[in-house]
Amino acid sequence: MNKNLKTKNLNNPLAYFRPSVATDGVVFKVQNNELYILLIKRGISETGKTKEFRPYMDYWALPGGFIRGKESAEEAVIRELKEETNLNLKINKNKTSIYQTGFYSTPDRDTWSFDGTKKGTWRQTMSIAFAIITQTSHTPIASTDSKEAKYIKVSDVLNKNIEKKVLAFDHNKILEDALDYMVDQMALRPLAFDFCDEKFTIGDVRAVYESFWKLTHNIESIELGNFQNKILKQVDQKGNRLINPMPNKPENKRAQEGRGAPALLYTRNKEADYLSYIMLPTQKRL
Amino acid sequence: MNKNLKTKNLNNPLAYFRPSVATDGVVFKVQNNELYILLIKRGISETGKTKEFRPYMDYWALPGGFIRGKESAEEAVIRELKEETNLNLKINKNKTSIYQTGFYSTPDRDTWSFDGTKKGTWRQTMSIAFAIITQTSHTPIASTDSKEAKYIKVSDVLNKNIEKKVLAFDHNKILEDALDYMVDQMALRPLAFDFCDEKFTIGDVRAVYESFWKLTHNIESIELGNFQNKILKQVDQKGNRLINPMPNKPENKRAQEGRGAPALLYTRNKEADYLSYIMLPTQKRL
DNA sequence: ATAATAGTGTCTATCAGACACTATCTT
DNA sequence: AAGATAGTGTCTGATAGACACTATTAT
Repeated sequence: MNKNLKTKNLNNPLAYFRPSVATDGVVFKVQNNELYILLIKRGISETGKTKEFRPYMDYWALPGGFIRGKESAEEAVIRELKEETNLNLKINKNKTSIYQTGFYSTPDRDTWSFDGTKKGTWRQTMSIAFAIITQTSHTPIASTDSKEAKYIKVSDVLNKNIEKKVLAFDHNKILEDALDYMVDQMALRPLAFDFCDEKFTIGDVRAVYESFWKLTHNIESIELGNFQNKILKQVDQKGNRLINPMPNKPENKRAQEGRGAPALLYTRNKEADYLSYIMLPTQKRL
Repeated sequence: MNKNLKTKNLNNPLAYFRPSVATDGVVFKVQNNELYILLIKRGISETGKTKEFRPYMDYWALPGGFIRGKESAEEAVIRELKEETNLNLKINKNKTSIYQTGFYSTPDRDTWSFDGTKKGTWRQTMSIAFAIITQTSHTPIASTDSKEAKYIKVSDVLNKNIEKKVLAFDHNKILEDALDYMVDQMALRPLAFDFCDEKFTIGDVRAVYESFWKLTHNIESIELGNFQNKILKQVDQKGNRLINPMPNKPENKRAQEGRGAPALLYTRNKEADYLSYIMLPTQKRL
């Protein structure tokens, strides 16, 4: 056993290796059939001293920050998202769609750990990443130490069609892992509905699946008829429908900004925690 | 932003909150159609001083330990498993089946954090849990600070049919989360084969699914014929079979310890990273 | 009317579950 | 021979994908 971990030393905080543990929020949103991610542009710190070492200046990065004492990782990332981007997430876990997607701890992942230009003690930063689903069209407000905060198309990030091409640190990898997690979970559980408002159309749900599958599989679009049939067939453990149509009245319909028939609004049966029919990208028939 | 996180303080390790970060290994093994988990019984520390505060004495616990400096969480858990239970896992990531299943960080989860009887500074311990699949029948050897290390039936753990009834700390929750993770992943990816040796029978694979589904769904057994048909149909991206039969010769068959016909051995196509046919528990027909 | 999307229904290939039947080996 | 498991095949109901067709609304 590690000599440094003897019980008698446990009260000496310097006798043990203690990393800095940060949270990273992969905040997703679907708008106009496109998947967006909330990013901040890294700028100078709040002190304004430009001589300070601050890696990845002007790079886009995932919002997040260090966990404080007597705080959980979930609480930390929610707090940081409020501070950095003005995103208000309910702390109530039942309402907030927040999922752990990866823990990153290789010693070389944080520039601070190995950058030779700075003086001082060596540091190792680990990160726990969360995928977070937002429904409301929240307008991000950048904090003092980030120049900008906004939703950017995930396709632009993956195609390196952003300033500096790549994200800061290992955030590209974190994003990819979060995407994989979401696609897996959306196949098995009613996660896609978390992207939608209280009242939603089947087209809203279809847009969610389509925006993910366009990125991770070679899907151009989902056939409307089959998708509707499948979603309407979904039931929960007790055999109750997963989504329920509102009364077929004009006020319960929503028109698209373009044209076409307005779609009927549905509400969700929130008791269901799995899908009775798996949702995977369409397999073309031979 | 948190005042304590000002850049100018970054070189002072005490100016920031730094938790202890531990790893927990949820090491699974399937034997005789039963799922087992590797546990250690908590005993006195290596110093032998019984007056030291050591919570959950005589409780069964997940093996694992603190991450050291310049070490990743994956490296740490593999090292600790070697130290605590004599389990040899290849560091080579491509060969070792190791999957992150949860990060646990609520401030009250570690008894050390709030136990009033001990003096000294307050501490917060976070844990990153890994599900680890073992194939070889390894004989655990307990280290000095654990009284015992052995594989225990998961069903016994879930049914509180173990000494002290529950596991130490929040390890019951960690086990449950790891089980859920495994069932999800085994539905979508060829994870079950990692439990098997290089050469295996279809019955071996069936035993893996059966041992999990018995615990998480109300499955008594999997119908043999349908399972074989489905596994044999599986193909990879290029259309190559997922498993390949060895030449039908007596030396390529393996008899069960009981009786019945010896089963043909198969080898696995290791290129496949997903299943062409989803593996979910059988739905009884109405 | 036209265009565009919503929504329903039908046809068919494929898949899943039930189960019969044969093969092979142990006792 | 009896018993047990391996392995294959067949039948049938359910599901998935292709697609036709109607409905509804904006322009």
